[in-house]
Amino acid sequence: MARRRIHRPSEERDEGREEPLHTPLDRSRIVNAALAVLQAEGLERISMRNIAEHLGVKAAALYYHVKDKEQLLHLLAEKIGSETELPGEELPWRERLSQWAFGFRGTLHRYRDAAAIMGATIAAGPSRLDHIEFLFRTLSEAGFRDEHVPWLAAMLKNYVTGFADEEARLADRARREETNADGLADAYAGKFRALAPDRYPHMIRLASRTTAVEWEREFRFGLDVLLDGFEAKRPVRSD
Amino acid sequence: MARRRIHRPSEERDEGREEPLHTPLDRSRIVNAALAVLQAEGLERISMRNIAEHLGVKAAALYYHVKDKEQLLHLLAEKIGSETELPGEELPWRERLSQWAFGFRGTLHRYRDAAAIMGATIAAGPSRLDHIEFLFRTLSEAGFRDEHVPWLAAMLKNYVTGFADEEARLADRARREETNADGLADAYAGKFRALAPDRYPHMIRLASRTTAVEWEREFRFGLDVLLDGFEAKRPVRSD
DNA sequence: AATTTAATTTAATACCGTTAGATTAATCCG
DNA sequence: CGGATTAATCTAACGGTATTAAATTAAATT
Repeated sequence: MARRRIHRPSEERDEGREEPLHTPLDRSRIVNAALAVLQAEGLERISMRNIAEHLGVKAAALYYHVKDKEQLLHLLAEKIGSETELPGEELPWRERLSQWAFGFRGTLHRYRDAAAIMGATIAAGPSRLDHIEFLFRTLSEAGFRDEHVPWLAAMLKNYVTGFADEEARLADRARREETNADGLADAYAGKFRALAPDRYPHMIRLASRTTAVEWEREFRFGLDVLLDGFEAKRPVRSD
Repeated sequence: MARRRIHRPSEERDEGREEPLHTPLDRSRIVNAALAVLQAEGLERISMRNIAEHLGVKAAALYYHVKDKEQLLHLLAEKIGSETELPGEELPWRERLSQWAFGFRGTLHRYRDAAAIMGATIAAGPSRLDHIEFLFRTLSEAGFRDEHVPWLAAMLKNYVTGFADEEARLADRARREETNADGLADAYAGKFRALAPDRYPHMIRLASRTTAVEWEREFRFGLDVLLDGFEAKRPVRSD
């Protein structure tokens, strides 16, 4: 039996070896390569050509295993989404949502431009649907009215992705400034440097606050605000 | 002193006319053309070539007036952002934020893919900075702690853009299905059609709810949730 | 009228996603 | 073993993108 259908460029035809130096392509290898490109070079560097090159193959070869780039991005989003595990059922609703939010944010934080990818694709794969189902179930069991549940779920999801997006933005900017010579300590302050003081007094006063951000703390704060708002809409009180 | 520097392709040289059929390019004309393309064809059709064509000019001509596409998008975002007028100072904070949110959402709703454009550009122009300053001022005067103000403002802005983005998504899908033959009444339900009932019971049960959405009402609801959450963090109580 | 300056074009570079058709290699069948 | 079939990849191309340098045209200035 052994391996089948190993296509190798003729120049590097082996001399009786057995090791699959060029294992044939398949979806998971392609998605993994895409993920590697994402981590190393960022979303804008994800191209069929670039991914193929990382696999030692020409771009057209990818189309045998994948419909098009959009599908590949969906597979990528699905893979990333699958890395957040859902909290257990035993906790109170607020704790469950909070844990989910932290978990999801952690996942988005772990992968470069993950928030942008999630935003660019709709949830269709099983793992992302599992997340939605989890949110719906948790909110329903917490006593929220059916008509409110989808919107509350969307708000929570949007909060997390919005937050992660801002984190990613700052990380990107930091990367760019690190590359571009001068080691400007914080990237945020630059925005406010040349601001008309009479027109933007509050921005200038508060700008210093956004220096050296403790993201973890700020994320918890915003999450708290949001869940406080949820609580105010919960009809039944028992728990 | 009449018009100056009107460059016209030699073929259509006029015979003594005075009307500036081909007024020379400038930034505002380019931005207007970009806005027109956006409205008629959507964000993905915004390209230097396409915009230039709408102006009866070749793509390279744009670079005389605009640094690159990114700057053009920023100008576009700035122009769109300038169409939301800020609420008056006399109202209570919650009403002010609410009015701002409705106004901003209205603007994003008026222009195709506006939320995506706002998301793809950072706020640097005066009108968008005015918005931030407004939010900061309103929250500060409402008594929120300085360290919380920027995050609350970001949450509110993210809520509005996130909501508008979902609206745009649905509008896009509707446009696509309208084009693609069958008049499937709602676009949302299709997602849930072939869903495993034992794995996604809540999604299926709640899916019917997201049919025929009354966006205005849902927007108000979510805004209410959010502002309730804000209120819970407000230290001083004295309106 | 000659020169300078402004505005645009042409032409090229270097990418991108995608497809059709040729090609290579492995398997299957007799 | 040999021929046919099938799987997997490649070559080459098409049409699209942003961007730049150099040539060109037309207007303004001297």
